[in-house]
Amino acid sequence: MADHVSGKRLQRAELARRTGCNLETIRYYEKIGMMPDPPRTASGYRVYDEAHVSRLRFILRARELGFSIEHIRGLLDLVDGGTQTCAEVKERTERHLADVRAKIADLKRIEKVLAATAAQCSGEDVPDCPVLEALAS
Amino acid sequence: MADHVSGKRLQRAELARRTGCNLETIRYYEKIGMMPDPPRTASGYRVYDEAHVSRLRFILRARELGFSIEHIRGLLDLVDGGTQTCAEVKERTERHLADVRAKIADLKRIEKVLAATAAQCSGEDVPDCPVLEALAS
DNA sequence: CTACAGTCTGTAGCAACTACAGACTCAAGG
DNA sequence: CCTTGAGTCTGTAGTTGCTACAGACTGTAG
Repeated sequence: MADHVSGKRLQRAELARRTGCNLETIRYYEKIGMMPDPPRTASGYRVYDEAHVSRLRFILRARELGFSIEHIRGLLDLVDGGTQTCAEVKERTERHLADVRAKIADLKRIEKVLAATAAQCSGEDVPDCPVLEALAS
Repeated sequence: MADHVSGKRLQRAELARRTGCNLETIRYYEKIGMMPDPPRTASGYRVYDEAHVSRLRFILRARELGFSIEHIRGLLDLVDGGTQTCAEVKERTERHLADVRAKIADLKRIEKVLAATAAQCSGEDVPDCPVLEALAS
């Protein structure tokens, strides 16, 4: 019972496996200050615990939802400072949601043009092509 | 009538202005071989003509439609080689269209989660927030 | 005692630009 | 003729978010 305070100690590969995060990405998040510098063994190996697992999962989920590193840093700062309010978080989320919707709109516009142009193609073995004409016009 | 063959000679800034392309991007496209190395004046200034305008417009339109540089390079190779067929171009366009649709689907999934989560927020001045809970869960 | 797997560091690469710094050139005005 | 200002030249560094080495070290099992 040497570890009477907290649970399992994890190595980097184990943290990666448990979160699905790439091994090197963990070190990257540490370097840019998203993950705290973990304690080290005498020989310099990083030692993680459940708190690191949680924090990394938070980051990864936020990334999955398309939040930028800077936005996530902002959220983490709020949480770390204990100064977050639901109102503040909601506002940031809605701002991000607006960005996502704008990107969707952009892509839909692109989709429309691509679909319409490709639909005009004969699909035959001829050099003339409506797609190329649209690009060259 | 020194220029008996082709039309106006343009400097880089003029090419940028006529295409809406960033000045430095032109040099970048040249460096990566998307734009041909233009002739130079005795003092080394690049000299462009209408063919360059057309090619740059082609690249920019394709970029607007979300084609990657590599895909555009492929299209340009087809055109430059005179080996393009409508069938081939159509196929590439449809592959790209599928990518675009996949990205839209991704973003819509994200949008859904964000909207649903934000909708649960009280928006009040309290520290508990459904968004943070969703990220930490 | 020797493999072999895991870890450490720093650094370079990816896409697709964008933005300098510092030197040069060119045309117009005085 | 000289200066001034705008335009151009080059190479290089920064951006975002990772990912992938190389080369050295450590830890463990047989």
